[in-house]
Amino acid sequence: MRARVVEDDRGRREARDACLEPCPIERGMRIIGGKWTGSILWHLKDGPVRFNDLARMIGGASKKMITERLRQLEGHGLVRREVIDSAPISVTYEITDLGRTALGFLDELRTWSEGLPQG
Amino acid sequence: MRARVVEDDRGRREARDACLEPCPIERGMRIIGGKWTGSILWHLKDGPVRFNDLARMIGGASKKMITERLRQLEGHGLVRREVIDSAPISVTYEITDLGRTALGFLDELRTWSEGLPQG
DNA sequence: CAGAATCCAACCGGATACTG
DNA sequence: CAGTATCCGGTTGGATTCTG
Repeated sequence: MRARVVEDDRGRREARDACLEPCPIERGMRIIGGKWTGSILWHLKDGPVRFNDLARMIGGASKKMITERLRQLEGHGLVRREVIDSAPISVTYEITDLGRTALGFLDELRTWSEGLPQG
Repeated sequence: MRARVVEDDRGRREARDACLEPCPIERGMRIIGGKWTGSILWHLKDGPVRFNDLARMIGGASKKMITERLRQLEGHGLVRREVIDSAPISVTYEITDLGRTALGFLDELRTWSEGLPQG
């Protein structure tokens, strides 16, 4: 199993493979519609955020989930990971220019959702 | 189990319960981000469609899924179900005015997805 | 601090067969 | 035609523990 996956890409490869849907709406949803994915991207819009800060902002999601979703977003080039080798270590996540192109949609979704009958 | 659910609402009640996320983005995603949900809504934009026609349009989704998602959309008031009691029976699904309010960002998502590096 | 590793119950969703 | 019913393997995601 996992034949010929030489480099450990920490989920980046699978991130791509998961989005082979022919329908563009489905493809898009599989990229930014995952649990917590939209929220994560949204919370990065004002600048880089450290891992634990992000986890706190997304209250309700486990670190495991945050990590998985971040790897996936990285795999799609929507988020950049940066390691500052201080002590203690610091890792920040920053939205890329490509990632920013999704914020319009997310904002519309947010507005729509807030305007729904049941709040 | 299922205490006090007297009327059989065919999944409509659960549809609502599933969307109690405090974050509006997550809530929105749980409503239209389900597998096939966006596609279904999208294919209803030009008028009522019969069940089997819809199933054909969404090639790849099973009838079971189409049904489940339609019930969910109905529960959120985004789709209306209409039975024409002919022989053989005919059932059409039509997008509601509320449902139409989602077409804007679904179109944005479509455009966004199509413009991505990997197509 | 920023994860990785492991466990496991719950849910998801496809395949198939059946029905009014 | 428009579903429902059942089975069931695979995935999801929370909880917990461990690590450089």
